[in-house]
Amino acid sequence: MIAKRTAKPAKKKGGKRLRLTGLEAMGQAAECLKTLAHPHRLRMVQMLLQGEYAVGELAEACGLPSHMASEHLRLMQRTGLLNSRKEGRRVYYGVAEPHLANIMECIEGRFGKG
Amino acid sequence: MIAKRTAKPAKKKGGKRLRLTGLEAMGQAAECLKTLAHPHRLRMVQMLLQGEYAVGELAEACGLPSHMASEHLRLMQRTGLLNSRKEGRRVYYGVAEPHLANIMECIEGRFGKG
DNA sequence: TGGACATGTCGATGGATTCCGATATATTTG
DNA sequence: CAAATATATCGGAATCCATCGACATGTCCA
Repeated sequence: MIAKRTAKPAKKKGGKRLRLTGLEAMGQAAECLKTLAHPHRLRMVQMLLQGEYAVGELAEACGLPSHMASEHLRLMQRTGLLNSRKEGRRVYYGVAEPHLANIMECIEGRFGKG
Repeated sequence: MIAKRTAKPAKKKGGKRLRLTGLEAMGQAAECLKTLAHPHRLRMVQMLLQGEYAVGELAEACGLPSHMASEHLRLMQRTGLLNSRKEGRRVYYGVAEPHLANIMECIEGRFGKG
């Protein structure tokens, strides 16, 4: 039932050398993904890719108390994904990292949208 | 110094309706991203997108004891990202989720490769 | 000035993750 | 069979994260 040992896994061992991203850069990438890896934060990013929104609007769209939306947004701002602009007593958030659009496209391609 | 309140944030409020992925699907997407969001797991996936590898090979490329590589791989297999094939006393892992290629392209586009 | 509103911050809590040593299972080889 | 190799599993320690209530800050308006 077990395949013959001589059936080599595929290529390599004499094939082309691997092009690997350094572990340090992978660490940054992991940080970025970890920041995104939360249902409410994903929804906020999806909304913000279509325009600016205030904390309260994002909170309502996620079914969250606004002080928790504020924490998620602040986290994403600290890691450089978002930026913010104050206007009266409201704070409008927007997308600061252009690559978020690509990643969200991948996610929508796999998990569907609206 | 504060912008006038009447400067509306951009569009919406009468603009086109938002197309949002459901929170449930966002939960699945978040699970997937959380599984990826680790430097060693990212490197393993990057390697596996270029061919099959055994646990020990992946462990060495990450500078890990092989029993820890095994745990990372099993986690990714449980969430459907990878599959495995046993050959003698070795276990070769491979990519089960085709969309991983897209996501890794995004990551390489942002954080570089090789 | 005082009250309502929007956002941000703090501290505690419970639960999940990561890493590790020790050990277990399976397979090949002598 | 015994030893060596490759992988997997278990239990614990340390750390991190999400959530929450309570409160603080800043802004608008009557």
